[in-house]
Amino acid sequence: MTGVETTRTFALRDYDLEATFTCGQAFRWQWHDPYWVGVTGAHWVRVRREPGVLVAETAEPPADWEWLVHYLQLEVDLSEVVRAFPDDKPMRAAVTACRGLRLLRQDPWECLASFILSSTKQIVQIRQIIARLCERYGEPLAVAPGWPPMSTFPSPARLARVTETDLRSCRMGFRAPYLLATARMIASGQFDLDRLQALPLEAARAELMTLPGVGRKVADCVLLFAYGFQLAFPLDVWVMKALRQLYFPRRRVSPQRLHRFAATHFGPFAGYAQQYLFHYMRTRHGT
DNA sequence: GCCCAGGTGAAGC
DNA sequence: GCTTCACATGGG
Repeated sequence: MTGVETTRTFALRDYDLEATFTCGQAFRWQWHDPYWVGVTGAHWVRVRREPGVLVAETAEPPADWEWLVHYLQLEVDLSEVVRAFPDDKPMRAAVTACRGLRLLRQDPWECLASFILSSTKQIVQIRQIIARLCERYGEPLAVAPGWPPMSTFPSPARLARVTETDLRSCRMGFRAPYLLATARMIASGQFDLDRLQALPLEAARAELMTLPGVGRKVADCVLLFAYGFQLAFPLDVWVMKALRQLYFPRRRVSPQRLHRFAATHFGPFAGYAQQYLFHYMRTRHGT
């Protein structure tokens, strides 16, 4: 309540920070043992685990901590989510492999821009592109003494003022015109990201897909990771491989059919199930 | 060198 | 409608 402390402790269980920060939903968290260091909105923050709790530290005393509680989704009861998964062999394996994996609740613009940049890129490269973008066009942030400089994620207005050549110099290749055009549509007010939260899933998805560089998959990522639509089910190459391998072995199944299967099979937290399958496929060795 | 990476949009049947 | 292709860049 005071707004004078830079450190705050939160009770915590069923929360794997590493899995959550490295599973391909957010791209700016960095591991500096024993801390995870990141930026959410205008806050630089580092977090570390102690028995049963999470210790969070900022560079400047925040007025409150609600932004962090919301971003990390600390109030979500993960056991309720996992209990709602279908009780089948693939999901049991994924839950065992990814225990404590959470979905974050990110800023819509950062999430949208990040996934426009994600197409046919490996996660490590997406991180590099975004780091360059933030370094060049973000606002420098206050960080704790002795820590490397960090910046905000650049606003739509800021990116609307750069050139395609500027963006290409961040090594984002053919994604540059998409990001630029989308930033300009949002900065100009032609497209309102705030309006989507109140829409039904399908309508919000259709709106997002009118943006350049945003197809079904990117739209579903934004709906799930930023707006919290629990039924959004991003179907990328990894999840497609997971579904085909685990649920439709030795059969030819179209993406459309996989979408229909996903919509009926995984229950009210299908988006979480998708993230478990994605992380499970990407981290399991052999088999 | 080759193939692939959390795809999308446009052009071709 | 569905299929094919180009699009930058870098890692394995």
